[in-house]
Amino acid sequence: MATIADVASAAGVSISTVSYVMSGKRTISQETRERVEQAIAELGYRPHAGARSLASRSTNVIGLQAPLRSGVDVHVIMQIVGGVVREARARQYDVLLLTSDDAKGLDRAVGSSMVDALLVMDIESDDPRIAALSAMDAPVVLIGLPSGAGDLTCVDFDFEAAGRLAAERLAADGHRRIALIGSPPEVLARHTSYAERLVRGFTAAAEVCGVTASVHPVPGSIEAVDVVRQVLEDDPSITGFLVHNEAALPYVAALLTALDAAQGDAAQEGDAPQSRQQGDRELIALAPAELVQTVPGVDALIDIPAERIGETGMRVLYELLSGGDGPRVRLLAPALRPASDA
Amino acid sequence: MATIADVASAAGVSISTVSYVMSGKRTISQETRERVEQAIAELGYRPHAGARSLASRSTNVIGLQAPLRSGVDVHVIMQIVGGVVREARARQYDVLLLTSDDAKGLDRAVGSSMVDALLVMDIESDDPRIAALSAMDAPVVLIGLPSGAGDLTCVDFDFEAAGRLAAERLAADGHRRIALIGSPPEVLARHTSYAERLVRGFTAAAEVCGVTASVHPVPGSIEAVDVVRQVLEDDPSITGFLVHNEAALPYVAALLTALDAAQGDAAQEGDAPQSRQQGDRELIALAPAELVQTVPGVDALIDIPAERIGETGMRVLYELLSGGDGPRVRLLAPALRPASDA
DNA sequence: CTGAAAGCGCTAACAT
DNA sequence: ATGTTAGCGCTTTCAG
Repeated sequence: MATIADVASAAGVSISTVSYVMSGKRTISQETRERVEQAIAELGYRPHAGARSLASRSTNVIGLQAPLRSGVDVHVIMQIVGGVVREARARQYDVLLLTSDDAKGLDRAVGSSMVDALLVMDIESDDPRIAALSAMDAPVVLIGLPSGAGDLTCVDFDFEAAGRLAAERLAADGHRRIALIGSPPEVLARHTSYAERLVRGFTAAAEVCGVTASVHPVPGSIEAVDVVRQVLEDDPSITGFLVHNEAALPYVAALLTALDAAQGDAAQEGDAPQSRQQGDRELIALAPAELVQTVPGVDALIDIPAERIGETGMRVLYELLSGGDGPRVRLLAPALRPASDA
Repeated sequence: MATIADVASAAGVSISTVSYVMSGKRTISQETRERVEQAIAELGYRPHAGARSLASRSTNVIGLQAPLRSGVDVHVIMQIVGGVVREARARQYDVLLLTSDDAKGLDRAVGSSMVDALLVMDIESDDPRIAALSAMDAPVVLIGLPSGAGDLTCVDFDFEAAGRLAAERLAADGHRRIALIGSPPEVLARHTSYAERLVRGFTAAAEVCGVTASVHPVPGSIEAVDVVRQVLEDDPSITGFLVHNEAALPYVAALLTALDAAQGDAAQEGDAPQSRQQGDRELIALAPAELVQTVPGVDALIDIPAERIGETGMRVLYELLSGGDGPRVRLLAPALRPASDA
């Protein structure tokens, strides 16, 4: 591999000139710059990342703690990661993938100067990593919103507002009892921040609107059907649904559609089956829009802009790296729209 | 941050002794070792990764090119990545996430000495990256099996054998016309290696067994149902199915179950509905086993051991890094089993 | 068994 | 506008 010294002698300049041509940190004559750039191109010169980080005390790498746990919505994770990586590359950063679920791995990456900063996903409401992260000797952005984040910067979708939005809509549409069909039990059991915020928004808004809300974690599989069926058996007056579980969504949607059809048949044979009837069940999905569009039986959706969450997280982290501060919490606002929208 | 010099003076030894204590590359007296180790612990010393890579000419980081493309089975990708990361950590390696789909990003990572080696996923049969990868100045392992891999090392699940296995089983079970319900059109269109190998194995074995095979790419969504319905309309004598499409699997399974039920009702009312009838349709799923277990209506499955693929890829790459060579192609053998197995 | 010292390839003062 | 040079923190000869 060619070194900066090779480039310098090929271009007939000193190594600092080469360095400054690359960094743009001082003015270089047009002519010199061209000679240097040509030498760089001809030699296929690439600065040695380790040497650079040693001298400059920065790596241009960020550490991304991504969950490979069970129960999480895998599409959402992948899209967030995609957003992070794209945005990072656009800003000349690379991404080191960290997956240990405690703070040890993060600490190691920072401590050994492998990364300049951290982006941490899969945050729990009362996350045990927070103390360590606050003490970390590098900028940190959480993708999520724990209850006691201290002064850590947080970026996320506003799940609480999404829960409110859904409950208000369902109430406005005349449903008196509404249900949140949510993340798998294990996700709620570990107090995952987004799941809890969603519940909070949903139940709070329901109370304000004077309707009765219940919350039902379901596994991300066909078994979700049994759970929902049981829920409806226990209380058939539940007619408004918010589903936040990408894997269970198709099953739940199909079940509700089937039940509606059966009741429609029984109650009013001969009616056009596609027309919404007073008292029909209503289903709002909370999931990435592309995903929802392939699921029949969904009435409305609140998009989870997963890629934008990742992008925003990286953008905010970049601001921190650049010495800016900005707001401590940045939440992307939800919007509700008909599922038929393309 | 503490440096090696701090540790050395705290322990009253030279820096080279500290270095040798850490690397174990020369014998150290018990007493000295303990003093050094204590100093390291007390200072919380972490070697600077950049300095280390500069001096040692190796980074202990591998680059992982993972696809964030559409159409790929997202669970499989995640699990492979998980396997890679776990295995890498077990061997003291970190993972840099590379996502550009050309060889540029890989070249940059190697050229700037950010990584010691590359693990490349999402391989196409005639992959345009292969020339660049062969010329790469670092060990490379492909997760996939292109047609002309040159002398690149490849690791993958044996999709061709899996296709054969499924076709043979379906033929043995008496089906005369069998269908492969496969990856989405865009995946086949870009000649993804695993998809093509699966087709090859499936159709070749069908021919050998004297049965008629057809191949049908389907989108990973409810739309898969329309495609399969159309296929069955065109040729109702197709009774054996292999499904390789994690997102479409539940829909296809449900459709086939429904059709079987309908025909069962018509043909032989009163029979126990769960007993397999001569001429019934049969469905084999090719997907991660945990995924299949939540899908009703699948008769048998061939597990895609995604995590093991990732582990194996990393293990083989490690062998290369350690100077070993080993076989150029390592394929994990498929096994077929009843879907009811837990 | 241990130290001293020469780099590894770069950045950023400090010179002109 | 450019060159000189002192590190950055480590590994690894070379010397005892």
